[in-house]
Amino acid sequence: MGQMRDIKMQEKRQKLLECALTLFSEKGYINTPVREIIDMSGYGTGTFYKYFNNKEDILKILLEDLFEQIVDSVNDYFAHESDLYKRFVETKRVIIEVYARNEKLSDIYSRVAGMNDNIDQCLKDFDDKFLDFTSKNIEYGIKNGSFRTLPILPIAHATLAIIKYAVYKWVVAKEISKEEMVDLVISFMQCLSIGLVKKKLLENNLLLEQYGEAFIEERS
Amino acid sequence: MGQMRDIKMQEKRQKLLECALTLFSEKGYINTPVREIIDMSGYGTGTFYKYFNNKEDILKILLEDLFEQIVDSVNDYFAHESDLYKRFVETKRVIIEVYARNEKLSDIYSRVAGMNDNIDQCLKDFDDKFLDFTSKNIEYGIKNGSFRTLPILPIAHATLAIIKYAVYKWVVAKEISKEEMVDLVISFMQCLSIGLVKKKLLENNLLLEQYGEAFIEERS
DNA sequence: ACTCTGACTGAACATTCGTTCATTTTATTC
DNA sequence: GAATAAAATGAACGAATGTTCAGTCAGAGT
Repeated sequence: MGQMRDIKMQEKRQKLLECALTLFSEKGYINTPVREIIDMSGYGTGTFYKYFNNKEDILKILLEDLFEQIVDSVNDYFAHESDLYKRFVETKRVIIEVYARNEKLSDIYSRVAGMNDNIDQCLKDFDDKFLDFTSKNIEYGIKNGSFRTLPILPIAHATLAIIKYAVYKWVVAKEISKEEMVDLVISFMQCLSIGLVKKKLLENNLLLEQYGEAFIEERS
Repeated sequence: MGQMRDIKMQEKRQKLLECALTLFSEKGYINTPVREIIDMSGYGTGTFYKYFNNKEDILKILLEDLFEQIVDSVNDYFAHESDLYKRFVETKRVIIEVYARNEKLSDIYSRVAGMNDNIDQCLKDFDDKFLDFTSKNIEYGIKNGSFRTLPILPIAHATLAIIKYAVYKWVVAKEISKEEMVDLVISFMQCLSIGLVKKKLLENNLLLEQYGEAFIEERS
């Protein structure tokens, strides 16, 4: 039934994706000629255009792979953690760790914003998914009485902002290490939670561990 | 003494810069051929290369103009405001309003990250200036006893992150209006200040005005 | 009025790029 | 093992791009 053929075709598609991933992350999407992807793969020019409609297509597929990984990871995490405060902070750890595991994809992700309308739409769709998801969780926390009544959208936006920024500083600017990237996001979330989460729920805040009793005393 | 000539030359340089500004912001730097800038200006090809070394050169000059405006505005603001809390929040309003006044420049700024090493360095230099400046002010506030002892760098990074993000959402994604962009940054700074600024200094926090007494009661 | 510096011009250059398609090769089926 | 359908090939195409440079021209100095 042509199984062998199908497998080899999948392998070729995968190989092309990997070559594009490597080259895009090394030189940037715009500075990578399709020809180089093709040469690196070892296949012919036509083969590339058999598996992908055009250059932009392969970029989109790579980005969507990253987004899918993030969505899957978050869903996994939510399946076995229901504590609201932990979710508020740790969900972002889960997300940032997906970026950390995918250095090349993260590099591409950080460098394609504003490339063209098509790619921007792709990025925006994911942003919207993130904002919607984060907002709903904060809203639930407020209704639940765990969170203070603060403006939701700015917090959701700020969370997305710090994630994007941290990834950029890690993978493009190379100013911080992978661990510092995770720390930056987490410690920011903890800062945010000081204002958001009601005091009684803050006992297990790691910031309190770090900065000790003086902090609690000052607050009350 | 060739004054007339000098003036006309400056005018030509300026015209070319304006054309580049418009086209870069409309179609993106990478999608704007030098020829189009030249055609729009009405001058000859060689004239462009008389005033600018190459295409990247004109982009860099535009970016540096934006950065200079920001630095100048902040210096002006600092000259007549010495209150630490006000500075902490309002400095960012001053900055974001420079972006708001320069829509085209902001568009370019938001879309060139990761273009190439040269441009990245240019962006990084400004980031570093911002981080250094913001850190020093928080540090001063802590030493002064106005701010709590929180980790400085993550706060500085987060501030930069929200500014970049807000500009992007305004001018590239077009998800928020100019006013919403300013609000996003300011309300974020106020959220941050809840955790950072000691309570007695928080009386004039606008968030308190918005969310009223209940908020203060919950805190204490 | 004449000279001459240097600003200005734009056709031409030398690449480079994304994509196509006529042809060849390969795997599968009968 | 021949027929067939689909995959693979890569030379060639056409359009674009950043930049150059030999020649032109305007205006400042004398």
